[in-house]
Amino acid sequence: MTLKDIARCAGVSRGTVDRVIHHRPHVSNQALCKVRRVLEHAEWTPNLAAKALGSQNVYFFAVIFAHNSGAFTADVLRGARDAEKTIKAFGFSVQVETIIAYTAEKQLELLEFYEKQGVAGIAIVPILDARIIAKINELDAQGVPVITFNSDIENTRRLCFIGADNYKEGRTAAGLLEGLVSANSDVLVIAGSHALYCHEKRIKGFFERLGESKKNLRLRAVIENHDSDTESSAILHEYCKKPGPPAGIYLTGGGAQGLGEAVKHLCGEKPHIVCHDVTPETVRLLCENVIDFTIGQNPHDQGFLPLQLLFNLAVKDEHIQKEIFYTSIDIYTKENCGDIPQISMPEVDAL
Amino acid sequence: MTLKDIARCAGVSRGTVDRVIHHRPHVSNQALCKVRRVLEHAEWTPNLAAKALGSQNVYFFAVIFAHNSGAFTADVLRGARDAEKTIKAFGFSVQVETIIAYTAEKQLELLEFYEKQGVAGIAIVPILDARIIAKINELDAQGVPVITFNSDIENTRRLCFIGADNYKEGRTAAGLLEGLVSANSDVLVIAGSHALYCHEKRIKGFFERLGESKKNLRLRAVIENHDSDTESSAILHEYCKKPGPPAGIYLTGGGAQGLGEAVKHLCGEKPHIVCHDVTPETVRLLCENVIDFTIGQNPHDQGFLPLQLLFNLAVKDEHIQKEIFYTSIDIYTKENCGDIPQISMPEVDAL
DNA sequence: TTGTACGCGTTATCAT
DNA sequence: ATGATAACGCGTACAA
Repeated sequence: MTLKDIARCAGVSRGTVDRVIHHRPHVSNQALCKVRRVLEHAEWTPNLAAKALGSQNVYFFAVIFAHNSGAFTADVLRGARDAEKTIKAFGFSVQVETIIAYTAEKQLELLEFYEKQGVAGIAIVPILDARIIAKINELDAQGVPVITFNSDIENTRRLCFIGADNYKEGRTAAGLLEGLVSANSDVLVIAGSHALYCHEKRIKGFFERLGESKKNLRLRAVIENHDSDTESSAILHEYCKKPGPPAGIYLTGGGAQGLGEAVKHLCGEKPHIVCHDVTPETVRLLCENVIDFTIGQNPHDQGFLPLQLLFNLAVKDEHIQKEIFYTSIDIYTKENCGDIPQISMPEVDAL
Repeated sequence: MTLKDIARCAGVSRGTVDRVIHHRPHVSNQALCKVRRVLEHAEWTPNLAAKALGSQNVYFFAVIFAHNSGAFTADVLRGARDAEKTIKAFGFSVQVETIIAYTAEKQLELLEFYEKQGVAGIAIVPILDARIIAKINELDAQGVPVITFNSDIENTRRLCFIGADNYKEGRTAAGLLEGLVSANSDVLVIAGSHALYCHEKRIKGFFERLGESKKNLRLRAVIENHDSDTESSAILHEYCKKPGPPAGIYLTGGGAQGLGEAVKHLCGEKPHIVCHDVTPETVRLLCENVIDFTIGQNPHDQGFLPLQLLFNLAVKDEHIQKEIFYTSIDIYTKENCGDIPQISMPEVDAL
């Protein structure tokens, strides 16, 4: 089924069919009806190869997120690059901007910059700020689709969110710790920041799953470490003094390095530790038997899927069905953590 | 950079450039040199959109593997379908053939059938049989690339293998069990079949990792259950009588269902269990707290990557760099196993 | 041996 | 408002 076929069936020219399909003006009601009638019966999908070849236009998507030195950034980047390879044959490129100083001002500036450049879509880890929210809504209104990933702002006109199910992550962490510690022992939660919604959800999931355990585990405390190494170290020392170290520790955010070093110098029974994300630090601590598990949130997909969805929307008018796409919850131990950088999808390169 | 540009630079016609690039005959040494000189400086990559559009040829890849009712087949299929979506814009389709009676004869028959049909490449879970080996080598010699997945035959001319690192899987299983059981306890291995190379490697990895443990764990026995539910049930009963049930059980193959049911009816302390693959049975047993972990081998990628590599080779002349691509080792618990079917890549659809 | 012309399905432009 | 037509880059068939 090609435009030509449809034109023939409808008794009009290719140009008219093109106008109807792309909702362009200058079509008489009569012609519009004729073409629509044919379109209903004949399932037409655009030939993307021809589309890419015919239109000399080039489009680009922007990916905006915070730059941190961890492997997270690298994996998101790989995901974005993988996506770019599958879409660049169709005239689409991807601009990735990782910001060191991740402030709302800087982010706003970038959004406005890309808007002026005529960006075809944006994937962003949004900062919770009124101006950002307003800008996202404005972009959507102007026809620039925005997808959030990793961190969401629900009350915006972003098309969808792609990232981890924090609640489930918390439950997963609790399940892992449950298996490691003995009955009637107590566990400690070191939270990155109570201010962060995602950490709160992790804690909620952790807590609720703990309550379901038959091992009668007690949550000794939930302490904020502000993702800091020194703070987590101090917290450990503090909480080991009183009745002895906890049997398990759940670290919801950063500071694994500091916690790990402190645990290393502990005498006697060492607590079991579950933390998040695959970073050089957490991988090293896994290998040193200091932490037991780390939970990944599939950063590759977080970089890949938003672009894929934006592309499908832009080029195939394929609207996004779900508002939230949860990425997989990946459990890593000393044994399987080495695999991560290994197979980053040998380049789709469909282009 | 287009063929036209290169032709202009080299002072020849597009046709000649085409002949040089595709290593076709009827080119004078002089013209060949001129074109090659230009090609060295100008980095040319084919415009796949134009290539797909210009050539009316249609190609197809074949995927051949055993049909089992588990989720494995479904995930491989999804992977293959995802791959097909990214390549069908370029005139490539994918024929998937899952065989119920997976015999060498049947497989050979299929290979010959597809060969006659003019298949552009084959992804296969090969049966270890002299005729299959010979056929794979013959296909390669005739210019039909073959990639093995899930199960490999090393001494063949298959381009590469994509699948799990069984040894590392075994190590992962041992690491998981180590965390669950107490020191000085003993574990039991129920092996699918000693005849299967992959199970042997899993056992080797499991055993070696167990030896590295500081918990002084003993391997009580390695028993074959031929992937059978009834046998695994019988084995459990047998091994629970003597000095009491083992603290941990590693099931390398099938029969989780039977093992799980037997464990459920056990009185007193129940053994911890680690098994393989994500099937309706293992997921249910996870949720019922009967087994602790199951280890997945990323069947989606096993269906996806072979086709991606075949495509890149066929259409971009991009040769495969590695002989072995290990898929990720995915650890699932009750908490994160539900995610699996959820996000099967919202359709690349780059086509 | 070499060059040229046509066609693929679409977009965009230009007459009508 | 509509239809014809060039162009996109490549493969191929055919002419020179």
